[in-house]
Amino acid sequence: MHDLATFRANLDAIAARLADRGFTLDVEDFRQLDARRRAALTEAEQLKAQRNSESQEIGKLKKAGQDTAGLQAKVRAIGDRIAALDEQVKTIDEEFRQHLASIPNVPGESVPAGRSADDNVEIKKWGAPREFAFEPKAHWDLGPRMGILDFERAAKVTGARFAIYFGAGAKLERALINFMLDLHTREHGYTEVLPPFLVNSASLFGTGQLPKFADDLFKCEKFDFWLIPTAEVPVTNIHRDETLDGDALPLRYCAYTPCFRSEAGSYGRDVRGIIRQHQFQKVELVNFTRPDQSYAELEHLTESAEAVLEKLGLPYRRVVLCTGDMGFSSAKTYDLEVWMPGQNAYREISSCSNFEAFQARRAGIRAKSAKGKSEYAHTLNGSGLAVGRTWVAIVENYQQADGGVLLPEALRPYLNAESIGSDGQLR
RNA sequence: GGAGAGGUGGCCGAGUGGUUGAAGGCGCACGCUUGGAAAGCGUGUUUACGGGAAACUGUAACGAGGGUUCGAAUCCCUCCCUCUCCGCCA
Repeated sequence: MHDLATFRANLDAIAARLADRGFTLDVEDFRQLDARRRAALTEAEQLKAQRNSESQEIGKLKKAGQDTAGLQAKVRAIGDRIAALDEQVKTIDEEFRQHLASIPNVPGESVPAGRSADDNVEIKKWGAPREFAFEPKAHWDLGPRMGILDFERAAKVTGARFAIYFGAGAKLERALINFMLDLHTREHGYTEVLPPFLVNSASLFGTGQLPKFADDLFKCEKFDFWLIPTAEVPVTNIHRDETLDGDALPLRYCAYTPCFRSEAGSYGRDVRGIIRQHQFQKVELVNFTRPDQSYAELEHLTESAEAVLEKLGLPYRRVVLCTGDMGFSSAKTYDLEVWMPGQNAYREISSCSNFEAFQARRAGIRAKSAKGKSEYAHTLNGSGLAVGRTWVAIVENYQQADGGVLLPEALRPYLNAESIGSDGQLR
């Protein structure tokens, strides 16, 4: 959600920048709606001021024992006009609010202009893809063959785009979760949070998933509860409608949660393996900052996610998303892409975004320093990392000629083993 | 799920239809006082939106939404949340 005053003052500049991300803002329409809103509001407020003073007058006259019938009738008529005007203001306001809420965030200054993912800019590359002495396999072959991953039974139990992990497969997922949480809490200044996995509509509005993206979510039938598509939703909303102590910022939270996405509109994409599932596990990083801190914090956040890949010895690259490829609420986004030998490609494993005040305005998250005014906080989040895709990266990057998987040093203490054999056993 | 109690400003806590945006207290800020401090005294201390260069000013907000009324924190309805007891349960 945009700030109305800023929006009004910089309408043309904002419209130009939004055009960079493929969004057309009807400037004239906006101006007209704004003028209508102001006119109705002003008139209603003037009438209310009159009603207030005359009602008070009635009180005084009654105390003095005088007749007030005439005045009461007059004020009643004013009340009727106010009711009509209020209705008008409400309608315009709602139209205006919906209009504003459907406009995506304005890209930050350092974001390159572009139309699609092809225009994203690689800004860093770490590690070199391993040279295999044999033809590397994809995880959807390796996993089932080792007996640690099962798609067919998952389809029976639930349906397509679900998986069941067995034995060392399940343990590997759990080890990764613990490894990531430990790393972020011990070395990157994060506080671990275990939030609800179901949230209400207000929370989804706060982070920007509603009203536009309801189709991407799973909804409970009899309750205003939705399955979270990411821990970003419950964790960011922890501080909804709060004023944070500006001097105590940044606030850094990390959370492990399962994530549930309908993946509407992605039919036919990534149908093999566990790259794109209706349920996946993720460790999420969520930060709250003052406006002056958020871009430095985006670097820290992204580096925290990168540290996971580096400690696991997984080659990756960092790209900055161009204006046309960014998410609705984001002002700037870095994607981390890990090398997947089985697919011979870099695949997204983390997305780190600075939302500036876009979410904070929707969610009412403010910051106030001892010597400062109350202002909207900036919020950021990023995957640190998507656990399922990290699982895939390890299995594919560390696969051995015999069909087993060597474990990265950093993970061995968590599994108390050095490898997973081709028979699926930890050794 | 059943029964009951309750939700007021940064905090505690008054207030059951009229000059109450809200007494009183605490906290905080500034000033006076003091050799310095404490005490004391004084002043100030919410947010959003509109108008104004500013001083200032209008409207709204006492869990949320709706209703009654000339007028609602106060009366009525619906919902949400918290607490206590009972039931059930990982």
